[in-house]
Amino acid sequence: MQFVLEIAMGDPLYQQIRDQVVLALATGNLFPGDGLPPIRALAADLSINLHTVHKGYEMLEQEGYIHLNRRIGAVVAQPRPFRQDLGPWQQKLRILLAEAWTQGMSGEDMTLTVKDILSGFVPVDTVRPGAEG
Amino acid sequence: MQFVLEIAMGDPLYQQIRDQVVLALATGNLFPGDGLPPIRALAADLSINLHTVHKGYEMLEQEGYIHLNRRIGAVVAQPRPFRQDLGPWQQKLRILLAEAWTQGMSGEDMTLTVKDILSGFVPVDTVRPGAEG
DNA sequence: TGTTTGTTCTATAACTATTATAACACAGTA
DNA sequence: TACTGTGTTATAATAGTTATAGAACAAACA
Repeated sequence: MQFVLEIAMGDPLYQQIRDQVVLALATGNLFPGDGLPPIRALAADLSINLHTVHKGYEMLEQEGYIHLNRRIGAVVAQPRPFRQDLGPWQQKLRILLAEAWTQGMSGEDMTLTVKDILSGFVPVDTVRPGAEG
Repeated sequence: MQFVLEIAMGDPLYQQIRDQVVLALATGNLFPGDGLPPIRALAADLSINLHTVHKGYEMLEQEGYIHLNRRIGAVVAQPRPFRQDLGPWQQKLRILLAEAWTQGMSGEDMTLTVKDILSGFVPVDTVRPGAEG
């Protein structure tokens, strides 16, 4: 998969790596069983430090998105039916919507935007199209 | 208005203050013309430092939400038809939705959650109910 | 033996968040 | 005049985070 880091933005690099993987998972650019680039390779590719990439991968493992294997590298995990507290997520969503709302965006525009985003998502409990099995 | 800071969460205190104000604006707990608590009073109330509150207020002023006046304190600004780049906002929304999606939440549940949140919002280009003309 | 992978350790520099203390500037009130 | 209440500015200290750097370790495979 391709990583694009927006260095200008305020988010930490390791967070951006993590976000890119989550996004790739939702949009079907990454499937369970797929391998992520080796830490050193990605670091070189992005011209950042090995440890920064490692931190991003560690975060992803902590959240259950990938498995890290000393031998075979980082592999996208099978989606599990665990789901963490919805509370913090809902609060984040509330604040994000409130920001747009106070800037004058209509609720209709927001739901349309949400639908538009969702239309780009694909089921995650599946395997890469074209794979055997 | 009432401020509730969730200290346990990872967000900086000044960011939480800012978020609370934005949320209060969207939900009709705060109206243009309303005054925010004096910096020192709020700091004492929250048992945090004066500068932390100040930073939150500064952020709100930078974003056009409030005016800061040496004499009369912090006052909620009239909503202006400026709106900053939607790009970063959309990207944040994309990532937030992707998180829920990869955790198994359905798109239907998401749009319902959004609608539920939006149903608690009120028009912002108005004045406090019961105020004179 | 050498290569490739993640892992751990130590160190450093820069930046951020928070606290602390003090003083300043302004405008109203006593 | 003096006092009060407001935001503002300056300086400093402490703790934590972010990113970098270099080195070494561990496991598995060719």
